[in-house]
Amino acid sequence: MTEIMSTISEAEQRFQWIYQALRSRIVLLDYEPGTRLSEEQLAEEFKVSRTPIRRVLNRLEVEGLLEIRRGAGNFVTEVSMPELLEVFELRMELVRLMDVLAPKAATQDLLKRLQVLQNACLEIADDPKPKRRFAELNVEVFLSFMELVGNQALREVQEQLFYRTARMWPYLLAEEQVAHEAKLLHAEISEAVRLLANNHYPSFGHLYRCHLAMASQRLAMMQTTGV
Amino acid sequence: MTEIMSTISEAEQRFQWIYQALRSRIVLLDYEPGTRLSEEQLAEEFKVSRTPIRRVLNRLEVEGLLEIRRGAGNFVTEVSMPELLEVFELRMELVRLMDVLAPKAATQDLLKRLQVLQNACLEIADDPKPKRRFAELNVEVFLSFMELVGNQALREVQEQLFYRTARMWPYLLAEEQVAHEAKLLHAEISEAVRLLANNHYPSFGHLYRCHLAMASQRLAMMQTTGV
DNA sequence: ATTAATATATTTGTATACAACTTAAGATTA
DNA sequence: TAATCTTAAGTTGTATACAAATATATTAAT
Repeated sequence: MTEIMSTISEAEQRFQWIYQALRSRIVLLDYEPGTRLSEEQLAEEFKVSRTPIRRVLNRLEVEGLLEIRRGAGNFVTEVSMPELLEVFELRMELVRLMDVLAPKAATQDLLKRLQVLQNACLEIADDPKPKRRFAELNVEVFLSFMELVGNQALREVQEQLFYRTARMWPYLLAEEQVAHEAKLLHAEISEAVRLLANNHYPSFGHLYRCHLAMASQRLAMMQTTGV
Repeated sequence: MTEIMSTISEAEQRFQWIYQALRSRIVLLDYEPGTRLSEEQLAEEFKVSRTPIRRVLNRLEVEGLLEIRRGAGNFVTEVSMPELLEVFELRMELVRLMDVLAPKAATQDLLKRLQVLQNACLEIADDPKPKRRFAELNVEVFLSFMELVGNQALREVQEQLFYRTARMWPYLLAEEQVAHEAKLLHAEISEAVRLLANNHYPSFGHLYRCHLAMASQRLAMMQTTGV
């Protein structure tokens, strides 16, 4: 018995693997809204039967990323602007709580990883798919920031809401805007790292809140201009 | 085709039926923490196969009410005091947002139903299981108040967190305290109805926040006194 | 040609047999 | 007696055949 006793069962690992793969594809718009996900095809791709696939699809439905229609198919949900704004509003308020509820200090490791992400922002333009790459980095930056949330419940809620709005970037962003957004993200990470290194937590919360607020404004603008 | 075209499929209805039944049993402590839920037994009780049962159990696991251990069984989770306090802290902050994010005015129908619940508080003592009855009313009161939340995302989050803490009442409350708690709940509903009837929303949010704060304090006390 | 009805094909939901894993009791050995 | 290994029973996870619902293509009637 020289094996390492993994606390996570093989079945759970397989679930997480498929789940995160599909969620990522939806969030990064590899599957565009309206796309039909065939259980049989997915089962073939992941070399499993329909049963574990269906478990994943059900979870994605609960999280609002998928609509399961019996006899018809499993469809990636559309990006609804009113819903997006609503969730954004809530997320902005929740960020405030990061300062209040059990904030954690940033580890050296986290700061390092943020700097890696920061540098990656400068290379977005060189990527074959800049928009997708930007969205990908946006996810990683978010998840890094979430490590600072000590209240586990708040963390789970924020993550769930994040994935519900994460599609807006690749969905609404025009290719020519990506470079500009990349610069903004770079600047934000830079500022965040500076504040976190000095344990200036309240300011960090404020910073992230501004980030969301600006995004929300742009969302609203795009709505009125009818994008 | 005289049938009413139901927007909810039969399968979805069956799911909701089983899901709500099991959740209720866990939350009202009909299933005490640690209880093993046999898929086969449940399948027999609800006259379905294991497949739809397993879908429900998976959902309950995501919501933190069930722990699924392969080869061993599905166990109702223990009530963890640190987790309870953490979730409570978050709920207290979220209540604040009710005033901010799209509050809805109370309908006459809602006020009537609250008054019915209010009166029901006076008859808790006559119930064969007062503690269980109190917990049941507590759920209904909460769900009524949630109708005032216009932001759908906030509502979903609050409901999910509520069910994660709802067990504390039947779990921690001693039988002799039920009468006292019933009185408090009665008074709170009374006050809430008064405020809502006058469209005094901010005060209502404050009221509910006090309710949670007191509950949280009592939780902390029970912890220190080692109940 | 258009429309409605019908039949066929496709897809998700359910039931069920079997595989993989866990637990606990019993046998075995020191 | 105590500890350890083995075995068997019981449970959840997976694969698969079939049922139910939906969408599509075909056909017939107007």
